[in-house]
Amino acid sequence: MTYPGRRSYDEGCIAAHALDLVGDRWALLVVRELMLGPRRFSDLRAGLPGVSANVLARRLEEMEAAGIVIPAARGYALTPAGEGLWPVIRALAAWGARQPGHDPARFISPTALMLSMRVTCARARAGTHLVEMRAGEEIFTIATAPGSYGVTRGPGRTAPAGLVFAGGTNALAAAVYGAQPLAEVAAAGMIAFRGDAAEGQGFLDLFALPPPQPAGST
Amino acid sequence: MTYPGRRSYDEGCIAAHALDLVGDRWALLVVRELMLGPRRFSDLRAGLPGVSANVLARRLEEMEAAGIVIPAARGYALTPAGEGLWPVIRALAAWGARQPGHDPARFISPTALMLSMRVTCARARAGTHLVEMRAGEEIFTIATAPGSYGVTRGPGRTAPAGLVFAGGTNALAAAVYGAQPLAEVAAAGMIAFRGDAAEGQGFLDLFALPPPQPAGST
DNA sequence: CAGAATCCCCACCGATACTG
DNA sequence: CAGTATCGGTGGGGATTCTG
Repeated sequence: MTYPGRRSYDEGCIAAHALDLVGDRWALLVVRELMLGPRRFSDLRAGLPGVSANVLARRLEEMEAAGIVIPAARGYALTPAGEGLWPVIRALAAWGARQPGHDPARFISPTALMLSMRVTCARARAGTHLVEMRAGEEIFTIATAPGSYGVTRGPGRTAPAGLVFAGGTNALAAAVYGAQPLAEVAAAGMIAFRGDAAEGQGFLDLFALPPPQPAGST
Repeated sequence: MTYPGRRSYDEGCIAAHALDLVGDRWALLVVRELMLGPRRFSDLRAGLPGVSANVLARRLEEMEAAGIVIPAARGYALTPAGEGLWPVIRALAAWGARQPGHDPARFISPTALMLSMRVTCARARAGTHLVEMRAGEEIFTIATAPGSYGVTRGPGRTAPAGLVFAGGTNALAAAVYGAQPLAEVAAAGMIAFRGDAAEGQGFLDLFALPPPQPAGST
């Protein structure tokens, strides 16, 4: 019921305090899954195939106590504090992309792909696109413009998307980050594409996973 | 010796990959301690009083295998990949500072204080200061200018510092982040101060821990 | 079907003692 | 000082079951 002996770093350091709240196994990945909107318990399990039900339930309970997650009509949602973890996840993703050992053949959740694209998009070069991405059963809408990038769960509410990509999440990830041209990927049936071919290729060209190397300071 | 069964999230997600590398307990706090330069095993233990010797040894071994840490002449140092974790730690600290439950009376390592100041400094308002901070046995030099902030371990190499603060790390943290004026803090003997009083106060005024609340998007 | 509760097992964590 | 050895405790992973 309650977890009195919750393990703490017992430091005054604010980073250690953050890790006291979201440093447990799976915690930040649960936040990742909630980042684009509320999810049911079973949605979370689908997006995190490695987590067991009891651990997930406990994480949700703990994060609810910490004010990070809140029960919502359709499952669980992030509180503003939980949404504030986006810079943490973004920094982890940006760093993780540069570390060797990453294997894109392993399971990628639809939400994880959408967030990785939000991290890696070269916004400065972006044209204006309205894109629908169908990753398995899940639908997302991406809107780009020079310098800006937005993604929401669900089909676009205002206008029909000019570009539509559909397929398994890993196949979509390969199309987005791989070197193979869209025409070939679509022709091979790996993913389905609808829209202007040149615009579709231009959209995909915005995304790249950097190879190993540099860092940032300050 | 080796850890064949190392637990992995087994996902293609780049954030999950990052957590596979630095998600273990203590890992990011070890990186924190190394962030301002190499440290010996015993230095790390002093900065992380909660970690036991075997766990610390194992983390160092694992992080060395992951290319994050490297044995150095004087202990352990970060590789470029390890230094690249600064944005992660910065984001955690910025978020953690806004979460309730933070207790600045608990142990704060000298390195942790220096990094928290680097995170919370209002650079835009910064004047030009050269500051020596003596936190317990450890000495750091901070150089600020409008829009910029730098901290290095050790006494300044070029010019003598105009401001010198000395005391226990927690007392320094209280002086930096508390509301009490420098004159009172120094008069009460909580910390020692040398330099121009008004400039010293102006320097301390650059730092503040935000109360709970907002978030960031993108 | 959603999700909570319970079981067992094991890897990891944490503390102490020990060694070169 | 810089770790290693050992051992008990705990939290995570998996499966099963119960309830609404």
